[in-house]
Amino acid sequence: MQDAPDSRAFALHDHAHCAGDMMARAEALSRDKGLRLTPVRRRTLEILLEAHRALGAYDVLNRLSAEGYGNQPPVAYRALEFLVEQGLAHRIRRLNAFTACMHPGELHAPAFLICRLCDAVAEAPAAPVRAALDQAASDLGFVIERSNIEALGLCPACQTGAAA
Amino acid sequence: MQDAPDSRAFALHDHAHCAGDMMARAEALSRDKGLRLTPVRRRTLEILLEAHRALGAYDVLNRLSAEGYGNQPPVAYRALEFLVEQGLAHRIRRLNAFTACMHPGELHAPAFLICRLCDAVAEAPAAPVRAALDQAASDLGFVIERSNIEALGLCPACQTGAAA
DNA sequence: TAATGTATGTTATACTATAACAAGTCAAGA
DNA sequence: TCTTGACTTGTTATAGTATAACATACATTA
Repeated sequence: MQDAPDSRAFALHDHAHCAGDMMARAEALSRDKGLRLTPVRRRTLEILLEAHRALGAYDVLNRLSAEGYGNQPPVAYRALEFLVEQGLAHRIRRLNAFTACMHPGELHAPAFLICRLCDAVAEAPAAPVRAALDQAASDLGFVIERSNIEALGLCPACQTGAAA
Repeated sequence: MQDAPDSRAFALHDHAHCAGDMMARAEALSRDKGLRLTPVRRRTLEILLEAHRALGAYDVLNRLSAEGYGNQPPVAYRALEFLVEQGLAHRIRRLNAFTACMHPGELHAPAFLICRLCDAVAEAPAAPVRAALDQAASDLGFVIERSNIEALGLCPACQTGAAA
């Protein structure tokens, strides 16, 4: 994967700060829940935060192995799976990729907006979306446990002068 | 993939009838839009309708090749891609699978409810969900072109006596 | 320290998807 | 009718994504 513009909700921000903030929250959460935020897991989360965009499992693996961790797929997949289960990262199925969660701890009903031109991914507040989805499901007697809501389109920056 | 219970919205119905109905609609749509519903494409749609559940591309390929069509992946992927583009089928990313569309022609904002026990997939009416998603996106200046909304959980049948 | 559960690393393989090219089909215009 | 051009199918080959299974190491607590 090549580099792509930043996109926390498609807005510039103090990235180093937000990344540090997320790590702090991850540590707090691990302490509270008695989880083991081991070196590989911690580093994996850092990698996602540093990239600040969706990374494939093999992208993460390459970085991990370059730093002396294992170089086989399960190393990356297991760390990513852990992070996703703990709500510290998300899996973007449309991209076969993973991204750090920007709102850990908050009620988790993320919706992702993926720009088809610059590959930026934003995590949109999706409480109303999730509510509508729950309603549709309950009308059919279905109980939702997890959901993934992903939209493809154009981010603000790419709309101007974008070839349709 | 093994067999799984039926699930057009998790309710029993006259399957042969609904399948025939869908084929008729597909033919009408092809005529109207000047599309070529070729043998492979037609047969692929029939296979999805007959299975009446999500099928992987290779499941479809096996069936196609058993009937004398090509036996290489692109044969199935291309037919499926055509059907998805025309709104006659949907791709369920969570399952890496495809399913026939049960509401062709209608405004297309499908939400899928996937039972984690029996693998049944229902296409839920998602206009309100899509409306909420559009709102969330436009708040960020993002323009949605396509979306996939998928939920994992328990269908009515599997809720009774389901091991959590 | 021994026992137990968890995490990591490795090997091997399974599953999913697409690029690139060749050959056939079809329809419209010269 | 011929031919051109767009499209469809088929094939070879390969790229990309993901997990099973086992061995080793680490941590926690009895």
